[in-house]
Amino acid sequence: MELASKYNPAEVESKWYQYWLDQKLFASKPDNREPYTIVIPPPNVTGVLHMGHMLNNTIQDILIRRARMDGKNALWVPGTDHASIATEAKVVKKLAEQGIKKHDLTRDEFLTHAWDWTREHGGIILKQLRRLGASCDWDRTAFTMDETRSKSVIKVFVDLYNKGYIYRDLRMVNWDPKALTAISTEEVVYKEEQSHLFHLKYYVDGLQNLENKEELKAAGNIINKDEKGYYAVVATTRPETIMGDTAMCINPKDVKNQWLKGRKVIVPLVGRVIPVIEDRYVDIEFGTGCLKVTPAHDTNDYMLGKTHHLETIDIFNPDATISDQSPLYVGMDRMDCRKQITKDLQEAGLMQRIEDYTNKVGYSERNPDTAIEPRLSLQWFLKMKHFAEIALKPVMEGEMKFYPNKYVNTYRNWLETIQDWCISRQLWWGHRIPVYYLSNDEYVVAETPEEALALAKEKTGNANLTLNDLRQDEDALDTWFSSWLWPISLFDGINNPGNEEINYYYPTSDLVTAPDIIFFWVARMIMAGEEYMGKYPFKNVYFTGVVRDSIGRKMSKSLGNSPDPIELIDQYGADSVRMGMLLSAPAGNDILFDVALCKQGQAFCNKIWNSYRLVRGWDTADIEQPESSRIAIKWFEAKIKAEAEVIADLFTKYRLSEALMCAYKLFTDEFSGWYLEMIKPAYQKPIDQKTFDETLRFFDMLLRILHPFMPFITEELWQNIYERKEGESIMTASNHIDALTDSDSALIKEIETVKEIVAGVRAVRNQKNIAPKETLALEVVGKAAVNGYDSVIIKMANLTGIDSVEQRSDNSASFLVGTTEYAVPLGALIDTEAELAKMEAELKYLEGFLAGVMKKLSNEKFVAHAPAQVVELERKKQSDAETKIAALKDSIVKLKG
RNA sequence: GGGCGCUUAGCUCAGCUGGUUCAGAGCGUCUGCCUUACAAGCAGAGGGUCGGCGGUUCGAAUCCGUCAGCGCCCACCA
Repeated sequence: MELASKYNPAEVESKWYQYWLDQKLFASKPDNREPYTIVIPPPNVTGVLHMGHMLNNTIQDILIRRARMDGKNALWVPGTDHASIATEAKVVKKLAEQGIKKHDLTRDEFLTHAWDWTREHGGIILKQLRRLGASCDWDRTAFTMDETRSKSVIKVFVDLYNKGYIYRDLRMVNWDPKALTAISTEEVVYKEEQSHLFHLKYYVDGLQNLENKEELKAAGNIINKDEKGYYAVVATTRPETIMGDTAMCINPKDVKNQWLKGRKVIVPLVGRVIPVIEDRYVDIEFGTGCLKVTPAHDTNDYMLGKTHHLETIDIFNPDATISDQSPLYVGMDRMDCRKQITKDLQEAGLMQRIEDYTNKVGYSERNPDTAIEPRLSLQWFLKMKHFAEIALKPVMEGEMKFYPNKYVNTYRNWLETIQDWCISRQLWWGHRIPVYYLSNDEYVVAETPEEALALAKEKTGNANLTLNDLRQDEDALDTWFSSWLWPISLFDGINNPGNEEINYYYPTSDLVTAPDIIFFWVARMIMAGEEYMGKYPFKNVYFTGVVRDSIGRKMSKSLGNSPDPIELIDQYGADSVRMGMLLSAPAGNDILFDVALCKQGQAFCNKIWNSYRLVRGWDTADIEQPESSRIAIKWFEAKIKAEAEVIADLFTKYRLSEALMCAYKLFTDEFSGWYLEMIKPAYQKPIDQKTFDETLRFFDMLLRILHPFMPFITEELWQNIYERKEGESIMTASNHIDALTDSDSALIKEIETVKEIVAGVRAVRNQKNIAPKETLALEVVGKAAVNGYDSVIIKMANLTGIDSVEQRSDNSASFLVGTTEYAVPLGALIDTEAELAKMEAELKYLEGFLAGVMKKLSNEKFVAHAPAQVVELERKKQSDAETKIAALKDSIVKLKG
């Protein structure tokens, strides 16, 4: 193969991805090997790849490829989520553009549109993942609403109902007035807002003259009166809800409002007369201590309403326009109504004042522009107490590990304060709730209509019932009620418990996900896992950070700071983008993504490519192996073992970013910078066969280390190194590397000293402006810092030779390696002044250093308390420093002549 | 209001249960090189009183306290 002078990713990537698919290298079936399983966090079926997915899936692919090369039976299962509310919203929007309203359609008609939409837009994201190199077993691609998954969901619902964990209740829920559905507490996102606190006048009904007025005032009551009469002031952020007021509430211990006890007040504008009730819930310090109570539109007010048996007036329609229950503003949107009522109250003299106020308003997670409205409605709930208990244990006892560990706290905290899960949604796109009503209050729960009918007959004793007598619940289930089964349902473990696949692949190995779905998804999967498998669903959970731009802002469409991953791949190549993602991604921290890192990735690809071109360009000949090459090979073999161990260790800690950096340095610095230069034959000279073969072998090893991070370029070159058989791939090559031995470590250490000597000579060249091709001599004064590597030093530093001397030559530039002085004779080139200055600076530093060491050693407490080896070390520092100082002084004297 | 986390070089971060000349890495910066694999490169250099203060200790970037700044999560003060 002719190698181009630059790496061309586009061609290489499509070629090898197709090859991997053709050879079915991503496929996995249960066998005797140890399994390694990842289930993908299913992206929304109609979603498009963004940088968050990119990061997440890059990490998963690295882990899965690494495991595969470790000899495990690696399986990465892909799939998508039906994303009930999000997808339904998209379909509704699309229909609206065509002039079709959702509620003009039947449920079946709507679902036909939704399925069409899903087929048309669905799975784009999975295609995009292929560009990234994702090694998913695509034949297993699943969908949270496909047959197997749907059956699982329904089965679980029925089971949990029968176990008594699912119930139906009329409750205050979080209502999304745009999607027209209830959502769970977890789906509410609170945002701080600049708003107003409106102080409204509630006149006291029928009070003309207040008896004992002076007495009441003396007792601390704050009594408001104007020409229209006596009034109380209520502070509210939501004046538009006054039409729903059915009481005013004060704290019984509130001195300043005692005068209101037992009286009635008039709701401003509305004119309704409502009682003043007393409850300790009211905060005396807030506002005036008077709270308006609107049981239909506030969670706390609802509780007050229940306790005090208040009337509940629901003034909102489901879409948050004013309902005909309200005497005023019927049909108006709640936000418009707030503006209008503010104006009207002011004009009527019923607004005492308006204060600027910052409060938190809940928004729907899926419709971020829509403030949620507390709304009383009949919904299905899952009791969480039992699930919280079973899910806490495996995490707290460390059976499952979180990376980073800090999320354990977050997790525990949520479980300890958990509320029941509202699982019904007033949506059509989703799993329809398998509840069949005979009447409004009478129902049966079953997996199929036929079973429901049988149950109904049994329940009523009426054998003549038909399917027409049953009416299935209109609601669908929360999306997460299907995703929480994902690690089980993917292997059909709900419908078909104990099957071969579930037994083999469950529990899965690692879950890689963003921390924002720890409650929605991670915690609930653990609950389902414990409930249905008796075991947690994954051994480790790796939480990625949030992807931000290079100056720390969240990536968003409106800021336009979110690059399109596919465009990045087109521009830089998948391997480069993967590297760019990973270099910026230490586990758990937010990722400040910068395209500059993709450029670094690109440069690295080029480095690998050109290193290979260099080696491939050499001709071999039957010549003797140089001593320096023999040493280089021994050294690099040791080095690669050492770094492979470090990388393996980093993988076990999920420090992938550091593992990549380690591999990067191994290739760039050690292999390209040192090893290849050590063995490089002279220009247009051949290389000996043995060195050549070993070098190819090293290349093979390096590519295997790099492959999980950079799958494409490594496959391309790996295929080129040797003749490979059809079907062979670096993907399935073993990444085994022998363990490091003591003699390896010793050798590595010695070569580090060699490098120091070479660097010393290079520094002299730099200072004196001597070209690399000009040969120099080197003197070692006394005992050498390292023995046996002269051939390497001579080659790397381009020396004529190394002389052992008692005294260095006049006019030489010197440097220290350890305690040994090295000198480069320079003749006329020497600048005595500069040389002296350098040495004196060094001397000054050493003397300071020695003083510090001596101070320690003369401290009796240190010598008495510190461990022997620490003291010993200080003694060595002392003697080394003394040796160096003596040598330096000698040289200085000599130089001064 | 509670909880958690962070603060180390210009930027992004590593420094595990205190002790290897421990103050590091990558990128950026500066200097010199178009050296025949790669200028997307090579060689070299500079750069930080480890957020402030106090304590424990023979010894603190590391442990404790406190203050300041930043971030995240949870919580019904209208």
